Amino acid sequence: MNKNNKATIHDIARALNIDSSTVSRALNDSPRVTQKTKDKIIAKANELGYQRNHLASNLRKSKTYTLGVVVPRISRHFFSSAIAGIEETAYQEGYNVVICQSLEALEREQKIAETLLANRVDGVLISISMETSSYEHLQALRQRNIPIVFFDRFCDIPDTCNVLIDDFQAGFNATEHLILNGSKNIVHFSGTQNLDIYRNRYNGYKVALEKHNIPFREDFVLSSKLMKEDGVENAKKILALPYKIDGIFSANDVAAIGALQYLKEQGKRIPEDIAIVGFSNEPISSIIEPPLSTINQSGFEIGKTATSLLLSKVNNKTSKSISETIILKTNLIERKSSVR
Amino acid sequence: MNKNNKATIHDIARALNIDSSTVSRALNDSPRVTQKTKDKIIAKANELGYQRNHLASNLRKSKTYTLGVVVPRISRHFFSSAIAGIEETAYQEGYNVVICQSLEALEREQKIAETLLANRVDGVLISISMETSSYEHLQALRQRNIPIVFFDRFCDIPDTCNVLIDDFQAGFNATEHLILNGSKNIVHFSGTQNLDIYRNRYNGYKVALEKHNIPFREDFVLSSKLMKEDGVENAKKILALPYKIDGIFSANDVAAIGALQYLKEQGKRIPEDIAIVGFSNEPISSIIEPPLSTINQSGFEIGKTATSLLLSKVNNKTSKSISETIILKTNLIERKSSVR
DNA sequence: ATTAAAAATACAATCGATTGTATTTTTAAT
DNA sequence: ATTAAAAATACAATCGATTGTATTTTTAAT
Repeated sequence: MNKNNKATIHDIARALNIDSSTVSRALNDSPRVTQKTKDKIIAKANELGYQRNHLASNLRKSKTYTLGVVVPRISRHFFSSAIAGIEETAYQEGYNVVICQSLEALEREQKIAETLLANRVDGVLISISMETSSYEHLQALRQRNIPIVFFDRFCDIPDTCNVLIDDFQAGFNATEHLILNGSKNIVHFSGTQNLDIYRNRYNGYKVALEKHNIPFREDFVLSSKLMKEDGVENAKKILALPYKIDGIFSANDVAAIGALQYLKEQGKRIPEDIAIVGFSNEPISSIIEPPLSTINQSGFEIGKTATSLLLSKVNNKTSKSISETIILKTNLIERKSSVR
Repeated sequence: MNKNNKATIHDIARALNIDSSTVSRALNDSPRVTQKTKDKIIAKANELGYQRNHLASNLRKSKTYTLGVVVPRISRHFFSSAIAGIEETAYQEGYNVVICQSLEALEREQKIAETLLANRVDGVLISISMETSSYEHLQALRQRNIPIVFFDRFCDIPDTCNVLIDDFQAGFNATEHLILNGSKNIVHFSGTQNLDIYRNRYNGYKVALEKHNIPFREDFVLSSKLMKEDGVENAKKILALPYKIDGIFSANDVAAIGALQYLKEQGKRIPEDIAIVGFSNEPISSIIEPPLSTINQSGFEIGKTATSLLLSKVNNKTSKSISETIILKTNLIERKSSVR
């Protein structure tokens, strides 16, 4: 045994008067070692409390068995759920996960990409920041042949994969739901327009209006970073509009809740005067009063799916360069904020 | 260069007709290499895009530069904030972090401990599960000389550290606040009694009553797992009590909110009829109506403090065996749910 | 200019596991 | 019993960096 009291394959080999290469093969269940010898080796390994040294093994195989995960903010419920899904899938396959948060800042995201490169991760799962409009840092990863899977937020880089939800359909469903519940003047809270998710939700909104012959109005779309304060600001703008707004489709729950609370303070009844639908099914959405209708997107599922896809790329060098996009279904959760 | 197109110290050595040991020393800024040579080597390293292979380096140094983090549930806001603090501090010192969730189950926690052992983490940060009442799996880590820092949830194992908040004081403050706002019949929602945090909050509650000459009643303490449904159940029990309850101190926000919503449904006015104080300052607590008074505990700060402490143990083999407990301050956030 | 001391650099082993090739042992056919 | 083929095991190099020791070069003192 070495100084750290940890057994190595050489300790096992010595104890059995056998070569360490045979021990290695036995422990990896190679067909080149007879069962009798394997049994002997495994017994001795257990006796000595042997545990494979992954550093040595990975060095030899020049794999780190580590995946990099980049999210805008770990404390956002959707992302922590996604991380839970990512970890579960990764651990099952013997991979570790390094988690980083960009805090929605491009500069931080670029630094993180460098760090992941230096750490030689075997693959990267990323939900790009709202600021991300240049892609060199991501292309640098691809140049080193590190597979990338984008999740939730679409990114169009050659030879990478995307795992998304059907934002267009979700936006359509949310808006149509408002229409079917009697709303006519429906505003839309949108996010920063360089993210596809927001453009798609926006388009869903537009098409739902069209389908029901409701004229689309540019000034009914309010873009912001969708923070709570943005929701309050948007609500103020709504009340100042020369139309009687009776419905809101917000591209996230946080802004929807900001608006909901402000409108209640101003004496508006929800949903009677104004019906509201959010997006994401954050935990708060079920607790707010009235409970907020919203689009449910399972972060856990998205995380699991994205990780499976990434691991298939990591393990299959052949298909590494094939782009793929998986679109997961969402469902509308109807709560009191929109049902009349 | 090797097949992966990644430069090694040997590539640099060859290019400069110099020994790789000198290259290694230069890149580690050893005083044994002259500045002139260092400059040359660093220039060539940049030219070749050299990045140290941590696997090789760590193998040689027999350190993994990885910390294990175990939390009950990653999606709980307090824990995801703590993780953010842990990661920030760890990354600054060049450590990676492996995150695991016990889901409040002892069995899962035991498996995780094994995995961390197999991964040879350099240290462990853990907030034990509610079920954790046996400690062999944690002692096994100590036997391998892996330092452990417990955070948030106290655990009494020799040669380990704790980073906690002053739950007793917080419980005292919350209760006294209710008393000062006119509550006389105050119930306490407590958690599972094998966790010190809940015992301490309970004791703070008791002592605050004593100080203000309010008799303590055993049947005013309701223990549960503090889920939302537990809060609802507790609220039902309160209404069935032969006393007019006018205050609730809940050991967490989730149960407090369950009760708050149920009591409102039953026509109780908050805070006029019943004042409520929660614990943890979860994001929902400020959004619920009325906003919930609560004890603010910064997960981010706790995570940072715990990690600094752990890294000092990891780097100082000498003091590794000294126990230490750091207690962080909390503050009461007074919101509408309790202020009359 | 010579020489001892100090500084800089090279040599070689090592961390622990893996893997292609060589050698030994076993099996099976005559 | 001999021998060729097949199976099992041993040998030796390797992944890339680190580090104690040996050697060479430089510096400074006479």
